[in-house]
Amino acid sequence: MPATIRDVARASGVHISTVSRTFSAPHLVNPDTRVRVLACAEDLGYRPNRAARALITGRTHNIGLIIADIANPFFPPLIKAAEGQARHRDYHVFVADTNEDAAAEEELVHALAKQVDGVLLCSPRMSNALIEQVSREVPVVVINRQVAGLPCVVMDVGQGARSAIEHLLGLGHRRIALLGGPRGSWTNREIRRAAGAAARSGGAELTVLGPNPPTETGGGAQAEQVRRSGVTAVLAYNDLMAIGLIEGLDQLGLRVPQDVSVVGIDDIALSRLTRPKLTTVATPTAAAGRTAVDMLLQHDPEPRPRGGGRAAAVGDRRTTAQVMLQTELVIRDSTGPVPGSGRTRSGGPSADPGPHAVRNSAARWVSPVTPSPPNAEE
Amino acid sequence: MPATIRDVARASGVHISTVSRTFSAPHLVNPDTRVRVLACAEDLGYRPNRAARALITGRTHNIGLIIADIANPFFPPLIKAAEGQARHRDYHVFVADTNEDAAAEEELVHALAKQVDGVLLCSPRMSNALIEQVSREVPVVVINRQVAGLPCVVMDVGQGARSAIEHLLGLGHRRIALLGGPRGSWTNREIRRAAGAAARSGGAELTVLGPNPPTETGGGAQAEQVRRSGVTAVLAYNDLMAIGLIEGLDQLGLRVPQDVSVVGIDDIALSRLTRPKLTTVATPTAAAGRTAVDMLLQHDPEPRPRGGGRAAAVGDRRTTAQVMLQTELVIRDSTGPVPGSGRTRSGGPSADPGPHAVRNSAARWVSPVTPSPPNAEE
DNA sequence: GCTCAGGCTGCAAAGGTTTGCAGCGAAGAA
DNA sequence: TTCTTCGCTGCAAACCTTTGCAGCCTGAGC
Repeated sequence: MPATIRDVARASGVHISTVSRTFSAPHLVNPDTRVRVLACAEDLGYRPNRAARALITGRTHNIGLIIADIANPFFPPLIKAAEGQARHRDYHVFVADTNEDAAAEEELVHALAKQVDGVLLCSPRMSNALIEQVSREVPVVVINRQVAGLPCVVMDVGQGARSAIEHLLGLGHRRIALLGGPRGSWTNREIRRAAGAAARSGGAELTVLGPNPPTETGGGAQAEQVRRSGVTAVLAYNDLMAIGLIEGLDQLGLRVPQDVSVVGIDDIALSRLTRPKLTTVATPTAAAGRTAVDMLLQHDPEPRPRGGGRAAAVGDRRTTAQVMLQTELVIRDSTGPVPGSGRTRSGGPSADPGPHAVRNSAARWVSPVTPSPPNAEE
Repeated sequence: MPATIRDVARASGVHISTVSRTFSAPHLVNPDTRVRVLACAEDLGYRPNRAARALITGRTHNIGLIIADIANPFFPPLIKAAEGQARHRDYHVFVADTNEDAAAEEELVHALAKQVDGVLLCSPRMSNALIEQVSREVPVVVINRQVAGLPCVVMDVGQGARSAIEHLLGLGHRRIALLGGPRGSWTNREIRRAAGAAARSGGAELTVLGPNPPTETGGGAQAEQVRRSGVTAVLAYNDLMAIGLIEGLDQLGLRVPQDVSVVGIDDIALSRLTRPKLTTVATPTAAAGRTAVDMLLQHDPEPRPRGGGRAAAVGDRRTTAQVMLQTELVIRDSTGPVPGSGRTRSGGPSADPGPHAVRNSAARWVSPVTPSPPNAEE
């Protein structure tokens, strides 16, 4: 039995519009009236109905965040960062998980559409065409995928993969496998392209294994294949797969990094806790979350025009910037010299940062980003 | 510029009420009209505005799920299960993370209140009084805490802790530490009480270390304390802390389980991936998520009465059942015989399931639950 | 004494939908 | 033929809030 604005008006003997103003434009109401109204509101436990307010203002002060798999530890830091940034701008974030299901994704966008001012689409599984379509229903910022004409924030996994391969080349590896991610992933394609090029130019052979589900299980399932292929090093689509692979190799009696070197991508918290600690490409997930929120709210205080003409919704601008964030190789204990080379690590695990292990705390903005094949699907 | 019901009505030459019925009560409209309206709607890309609908029906078909820390791997399975169950009942779940902050929690409940039909409060940090207060604003089901008068679902961590201690006693340990969780946690109190009782009745000494933040870092930070205390076994508040502790002990040169045995609680996915694999108390998180949704939606199709009297909202019933779900000890490799006892494990790691490692796939419902100190805060 | 300005408040429309009620026409029953 | 019945559709109120506009009153200036 929540109190409405009418109840407060009745209780304090003023018109509902005065009550409304007491909350949304306090300077317009007489101080005496104001305190009286406030007291009554407090008394009745009145809270403005955000849905009703949204109906007329056209602004909900909510952001939707649609995630492929909330159980993947890659996402929480991104979610937290987005929430923090949103809170800072007086917005709330509603997270929804799609279970890697494109249909669920579309469904959720529609469910959220009228209850949020914009949606962050994170590693979407939908087709680009569909993304473009839903983006006409509600402002969208895409994360981890480039879609022509839409604001996007992606990580420079290409550079990351290149660094990883060069690191392996430097350790003497010449037969390397790439443990592929899910089919149709934009990130996956970027990694593949960059790793292939780097391997080629280093005179190495790159075997692609996949596509695979981006999980521990998906990685572990390829252990046998890795052994059979005779490679001495593996670059995995993400840390989860790398960890699963290490586990699987262990069960086959192969030691990491003595027999096989393994590199992951993402640098999830877990990668520091496994034995051996994982060499990986750190992606700035938190920065991505913050950036995406900023892009969505770019033109924030943009009150809806009354009367003729529709609302100019959040994100409804023509500057569809695309942002690429830098990645960085983090060398830990899962990579070592190629077996039989007689080399040893210089100075023990984690001592050699390598030429590409540069730490860049500041995100680099590139806008517009050089679009790799336009509309490449993730 | 999303199409409204009015646009569709105009396009198809009928009244808006007919359009409305086409979607919400198709059997009431002439098939011919129906297809025409549907065609126009499809054409214009019309989607009913859920906010506006909610305004009048009083039902949003959304559920809010408020989580203390989305980065804690304990929660994702719960979230997924809740989402699955909700989807099954034609509801959507909006997840919100509070960063373990009670104020953020309250804020979020209010933000969600009018946009959802009910809220799942998961491991809340608010005071019980506050929970009771917000529960007057929106139907609430509490998870991982017992609050008198409110529907709750909790795990039987007491039984779990007892099993864990008895397992350690059986291995000969007599000096055991309890690595406490966050201050004011209901779960923490239950564990402490049960572990204390079990240790006492087994003639063992239980040292309580804490409270601590429920993270790897929180666990690792107590490694030195554990060593100094001279205990031979540790029961941790959760797996994350157990894993952090093992890491910390390792850095101090103490081996698990040779020098110290460690038991966690939760059985997160990660506990199977660490070396050594973690002995832990499995909690039925997925079942908890499902159950909580079911409790919230218990009286689901409960249309709002028009005219006099307010809506009888979801969950607005007097049967505030409280549910307790069984836990189960899972013995892996982080526990072993007390050092110097000369005993060895019977049959190697993980071979002895122990008397309490019973697998119970079906959740046991206890209702009402025997209330431990009424209103004990989590 | 009159005008004017300005501060505060009330009025009413609007936003998109649902739904009880009434009305209409056609088919069936008497 | 007349009266019901029934299927379908339209009307208008209601949900809760915001906001442009107009009106009231007080006080100041002339």
